[in-house]
Amino acid sequence: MEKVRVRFAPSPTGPLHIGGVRTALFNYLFARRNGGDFLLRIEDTDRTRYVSGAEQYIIDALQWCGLTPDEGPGFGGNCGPYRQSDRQQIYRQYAMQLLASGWAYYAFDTPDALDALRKAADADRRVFSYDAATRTQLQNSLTLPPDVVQCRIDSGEPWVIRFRMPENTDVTGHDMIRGNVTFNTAQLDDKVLFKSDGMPTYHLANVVDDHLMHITHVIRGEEWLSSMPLHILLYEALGWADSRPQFAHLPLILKPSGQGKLSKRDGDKFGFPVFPLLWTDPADGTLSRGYREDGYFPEAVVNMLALLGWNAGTDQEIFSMDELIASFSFERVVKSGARFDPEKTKWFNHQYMLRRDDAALGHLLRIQLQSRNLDDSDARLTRIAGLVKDRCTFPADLWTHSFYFYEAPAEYDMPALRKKWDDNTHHRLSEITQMLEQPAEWNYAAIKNRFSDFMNARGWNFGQVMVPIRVALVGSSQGLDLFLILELLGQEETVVRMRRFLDVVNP
RNA sequence: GGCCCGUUCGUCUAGUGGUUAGGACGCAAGAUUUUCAUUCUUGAAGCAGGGGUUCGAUUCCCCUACGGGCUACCA
Repeated sequence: MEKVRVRFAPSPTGPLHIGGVRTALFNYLFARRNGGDFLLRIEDTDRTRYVSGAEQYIIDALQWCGLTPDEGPGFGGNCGPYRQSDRQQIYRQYAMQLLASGWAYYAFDTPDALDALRKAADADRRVFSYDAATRTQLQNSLTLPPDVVQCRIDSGEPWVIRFRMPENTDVTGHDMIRGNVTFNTAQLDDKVLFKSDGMPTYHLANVVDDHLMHITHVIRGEEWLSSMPLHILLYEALGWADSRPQFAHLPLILKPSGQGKLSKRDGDKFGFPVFPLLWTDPADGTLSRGYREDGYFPEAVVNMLALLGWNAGTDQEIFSMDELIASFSFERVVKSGARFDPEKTKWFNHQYMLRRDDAALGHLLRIQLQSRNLDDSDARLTRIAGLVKDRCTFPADLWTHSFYFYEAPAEYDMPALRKKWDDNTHHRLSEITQMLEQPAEWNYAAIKNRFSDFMNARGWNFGQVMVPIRVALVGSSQGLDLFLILELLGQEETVVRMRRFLDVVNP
């Protein structure tokens, strides 16, 4: 059995969006599931759309998600170079082979000329297609005498090489997700394989590279399904029909609102990131949010993406990468496109927050603290993070839910206070503060016991003072168990905050 | 327009020729809780429509509708 080899082949025209990440993920999972190789190939044959920094972004994004290529630019491998712009001569050679075998021909029609043809057809409510019906009337090596063709080439006139699509032939390809799909070549046009700038188009480069890199399975988005017959014919034309890879066309990720497939240009417009990492547009400096910078864990993003269009057939929702690898298969990939739910992505992040160990969360809390020029001991950080993680979705929430251990309240929630305030409250809090001030053991149980003894002795109800004390210490009616707050705040700080509150609120 | 792919709660999905059509997110209610949050329980919510085939179709077939993709010297 031949070793499974798959590739993720993005075009460096900008940041990778979340759909691209999912394509990479499914490639990776399939490779790992089958003990195969996962390659990264940069498809930069369109010089006009090249964006500097995009290639590095793609690599960074893959690494962040834990999808490290086995081969690729900067990753080694025996089938390089892995950047298509470095393989020009290879494509040229195969384009020539196709020419020689009659599967392709030179064409001299300029983009402007073709454009005019398209416009004319359009005005006629027809569609212009460079195909068997029209190529006989166009400027190409099929219509022009060989010496004229040679002469035009020699004179430096621009030319392209087009595929000579067979007439009226059914081409059936097998898709691992959809089964057999049949196309008739009458519907297909003579695609340009080699451009006038000396670069191949996607179709040629893709087929040549997949063959030369021994790719066994082509796993890509559904937008490529309609090119499958061309690619199949290309394998045949090149004499590689026997070693042609299998295809799997993944359902597309759709825009959450509106319609169409999600695209890079959607950027930030939906209020949640579509990119894995923050992206700065080199052209105009525009910033686009990234999942990483927004506080998502890569495991959560991977988990969310895996379940968008695939499921294990069980009720399990939380999957580690290893579990995904162990259960991945194309039989369980869904056929229809998916809109994704930003709320569920947050839920995944929360789940991963809960599963992080407290020390790691403590470290994340420390980062929050340090950005505010604060710090704390590992032990206390770990304890606090562990206590508040239940209510957090993002690392930044660790701060939101524990800030009061580090900063005294800047203001008090008066509406909340008023609901629990009566003429005796100030007096009671004052007495309680005096009690708290006495030297005593300061831990949860001790404080709680002392407190209830004190309250019982006076016949006071805890409910009468709980909210005011909370407001005094935290600023509002929220937060952890009050005695935990007292314990963690420490005796001195507790008393300071109580005194200040009493001064300010009811002088 | 043409070709291709698709269609189960709002969203992601499971599922079967006979099921109370299951789960998750979100939403609602209740319980727990010294606050808030968590947690727990419960609930509302779905087989696009029409024809067949069949004793019986959500499931198989056809048509329609709707959604998506492609239709570049872009990938």
